[in-house]
Amino acid sequence: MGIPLIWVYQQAYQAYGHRFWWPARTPFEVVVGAVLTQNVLWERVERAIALLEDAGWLEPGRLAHATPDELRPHLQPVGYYSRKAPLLREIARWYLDHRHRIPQPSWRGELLNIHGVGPETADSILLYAFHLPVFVVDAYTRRILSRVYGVPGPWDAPYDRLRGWIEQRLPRDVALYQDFHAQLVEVGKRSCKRRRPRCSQCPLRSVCAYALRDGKAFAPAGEDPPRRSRPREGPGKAVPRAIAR
DNA sequence: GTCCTGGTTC
DNA sequence: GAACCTGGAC
Repeated sequence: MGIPLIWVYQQAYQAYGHRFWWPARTPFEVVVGAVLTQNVLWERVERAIALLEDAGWLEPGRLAHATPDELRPHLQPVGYYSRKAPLLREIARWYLDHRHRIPQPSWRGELLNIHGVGPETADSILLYAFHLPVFVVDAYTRRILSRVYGVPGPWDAPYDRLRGWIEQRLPRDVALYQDFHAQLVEVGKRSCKRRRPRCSQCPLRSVCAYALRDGKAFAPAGEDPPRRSRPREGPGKAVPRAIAR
């Protein structure tokens, strides 16, 4: 069903080149960034990381003993202070316990047991800090794949089901997983926006059901697919029209 | 000004 | 389905 997933990657790769993600200098910075970026755009994460670094909190040994009040001012750019401050301290402790060990798939369960770490955060850490082969699924992934492949698919399915769908269709390759996720982020930020996607400039336009719908090769520049109030997650999503007024 | 965004928990 | 938060888009 649909085009091979690897083609989607190749289309983006041809446009953007290798992304060399995750944007962090150390594995611990990956861990911190994975927490900070929960529900937050990366630009704000960068500001918070800079604040944390200037104050010396990017040392896992120090962060492991930070109090929420000490972290609060540095977390201002990313918000969610009440959740992320205690979480940073706890995940720093977990990192101290693991940083010199050989990464194990069982670490996923350990991370998920930390309050405030969900599947995306756990997988980001495993893939980018520890180079374990888990595909990171985020909002960009769901949105882009739902548009590229059209209606039927696990796009709204629970996290692990979509992750499995993706991993089944790709060679089990850490570098590919890393760069593919990075490409999806790039496509999501530049073109496949939630509102008003810019299909005419999207590297996936030639393989995307959403950009290709209505039989057009793709909309000419400046004429992206028409939409009503907001684009659904795919062309023909059978939403129960129910008591539409 | 108000709306909208994005992971996780309850 | 709402709460947690911010700052950019409208």
